[in-house]
Amino acid sequence: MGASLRDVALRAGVSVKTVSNVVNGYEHVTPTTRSKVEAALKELNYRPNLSARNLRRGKSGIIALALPELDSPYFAELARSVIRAAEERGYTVLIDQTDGRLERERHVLAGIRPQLVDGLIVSPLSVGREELAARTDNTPMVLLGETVFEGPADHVAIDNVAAAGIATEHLVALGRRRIAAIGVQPPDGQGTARLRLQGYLDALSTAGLPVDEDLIQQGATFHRADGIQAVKDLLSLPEPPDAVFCFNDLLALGAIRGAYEIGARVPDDIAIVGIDDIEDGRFSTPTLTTISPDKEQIARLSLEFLQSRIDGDRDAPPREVQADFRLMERESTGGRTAE
Amino acid sequence: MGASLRDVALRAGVSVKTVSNVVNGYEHVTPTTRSKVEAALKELNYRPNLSARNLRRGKSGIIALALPELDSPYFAELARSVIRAAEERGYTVLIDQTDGRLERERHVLAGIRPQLVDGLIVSPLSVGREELAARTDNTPMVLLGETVFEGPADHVAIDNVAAAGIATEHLVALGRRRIAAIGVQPPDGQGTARLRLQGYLDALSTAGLPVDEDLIQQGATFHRADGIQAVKDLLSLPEPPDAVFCFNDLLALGAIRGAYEIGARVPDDIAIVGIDDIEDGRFSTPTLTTISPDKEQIARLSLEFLQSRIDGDRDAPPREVQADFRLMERESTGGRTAE
DNA sequence: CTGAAAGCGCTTACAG
DNA sequence: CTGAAAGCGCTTACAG
Repeated sequence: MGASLRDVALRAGVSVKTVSNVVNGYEHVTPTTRSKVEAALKELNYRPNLSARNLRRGKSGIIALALPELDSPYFAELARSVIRAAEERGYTVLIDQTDGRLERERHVLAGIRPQLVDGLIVSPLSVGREELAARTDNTPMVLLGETVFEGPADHVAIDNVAAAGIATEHLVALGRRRIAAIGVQPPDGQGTARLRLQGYLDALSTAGLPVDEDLIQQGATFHRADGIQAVKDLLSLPEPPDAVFCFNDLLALGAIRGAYEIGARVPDDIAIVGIDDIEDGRFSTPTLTTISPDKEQIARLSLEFLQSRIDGDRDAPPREVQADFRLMERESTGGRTAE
Repeated sequence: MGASLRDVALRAGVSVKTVSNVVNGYEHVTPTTRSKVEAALKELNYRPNLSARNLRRGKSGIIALALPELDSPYFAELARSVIRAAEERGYTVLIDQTDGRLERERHVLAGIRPQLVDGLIVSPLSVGREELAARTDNTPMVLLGETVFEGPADHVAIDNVAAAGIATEHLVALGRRRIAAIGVQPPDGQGTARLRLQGYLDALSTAGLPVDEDLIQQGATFHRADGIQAVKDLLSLPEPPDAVFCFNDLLALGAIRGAYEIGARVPDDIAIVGIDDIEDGRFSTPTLTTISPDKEQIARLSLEFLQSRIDGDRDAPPREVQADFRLMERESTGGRTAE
């Protein structure tokens, strides 16, 4: 076992309180005492016991980040930013991978590790508004993503309807007229898909383009393989699309691959745009036009909100904030090669 | 504040010990007592205080995973596996991103969060063998990667010399004769790069091929942008290579992109192989031939080792284990399209 | 089967 | 400036 404050105190011939003062950088300690203590600290290789400190202080300096999967590039990049932002405030981050599964998300909300984490950042996929509101654990929480709005907690997300609208408008502006959507889900599916579909439909309507049901068939997930399949289906239609708006970058990268496999040229035969701005899309062939959400801002705001709740502001009404995003024009819609 | 065991005991009219027994699923509690306690637990919405429990038990159920960066696909995929493997054993995982920077790695080794984590899995890049050996914190640790061998701790990695050899041999077997390497670093650089270079040189030697210094110029990092630049430099040589072994998949994906940008065909003009088997390479155009390390096995072994140390086996000599890997033939060396 | 009590290692009023 | 002591919430021998 390691040495405790008490061991150090005994060794240095002072009280535990004095050692604690030195360890915690308390100002008013005489140089003599301080150096005695420091010597003892070093000799015994003292390490504070954080569980004891946390118990006493009533907080841990740990926050949990619950997201569907760490190996999906968008979430990996977001996690990076969250961890960095947390670090700047002295927090460390525990990761929970939910796979977007209801039971796992419930588990997170029910409070795994009660009183061990000071706060929780959750990106839910399956769990609904009601359940979120009914949660009994009262660890401060920030919600990410599009499942729940005006919810029972602070919420940070981009305006997905607007983002999808801008992506679609970009295709319209290029002169494309048969614009498909990949990533549509059943009406009871993910909120993200619903909002992005909305933005797509709005943009078509604004442009005076008809909605062709053949061009908005439903898909299963947001992964590459589905993008491949979907684009192949679309391109084998009697009247194939000349552009496709993919609800995320993985689908779009799959679509690029699918088009290649059946010999369609991107963007000549079909222009492709995604959402997320994951790194892969900056190096794919062709490079991917996409909507880039400001992930660092999302991370920063999440931590700011969490911190304010942790610091006591628990009863303020939930905040609803939209993060910035912008269109990145690249080769998949005719933009030029990255420099 | 939440209710404590004491509050619950008072409410249920029993002792703290009895409540603790119920909470911890202790067998021998009379049904009457149990239900009284359970009612009180529910009424007060009791949550155990994990800091207190950890303090008392002397362990936390938390392990830390320290790696260079979470948004590099290989590490993201590895992190996913580690988190899953940890979960199966009841551990949760804290992430430290070191960026491969010496000071950050030192900080990790010095024991951030002493006695809060039961164990540490570290993938070092900068820190050397001596420092690792001289560490004073005695939290059980497992080393990943190629920086340190026969080290002061259990170590899990693939046989990089062999892996690089097989990748290179594959190119030789295709009939390529001018095989370049991308990812080479200065002699004092990363261990990974050194070992992969070794495997490459061994394979050339076995095949009776000469080593051409022009084909093994040094690069800076293991990221896509460097792959682009390197392949362009190589292809503008008076005698360009007909194949290139990249020390990781990001470099290889960059190389694919770079070849495309200057109009070289892959694999016709230049065959490309990487190491890591990140998901992008299964969907890139062309898809990427690579060496696939068994990440789940690496994660599983890491946890197994860590667990045995945590469980008390601290003085056993450090274990050195090699994880499996295999060659995945894909389009970038002429393999067929993914089904 | 259940209770009273000690103690994990720390921080923090309270004295002096 | 420093000490003695209480207490954070839990688990665990020790009794009975």
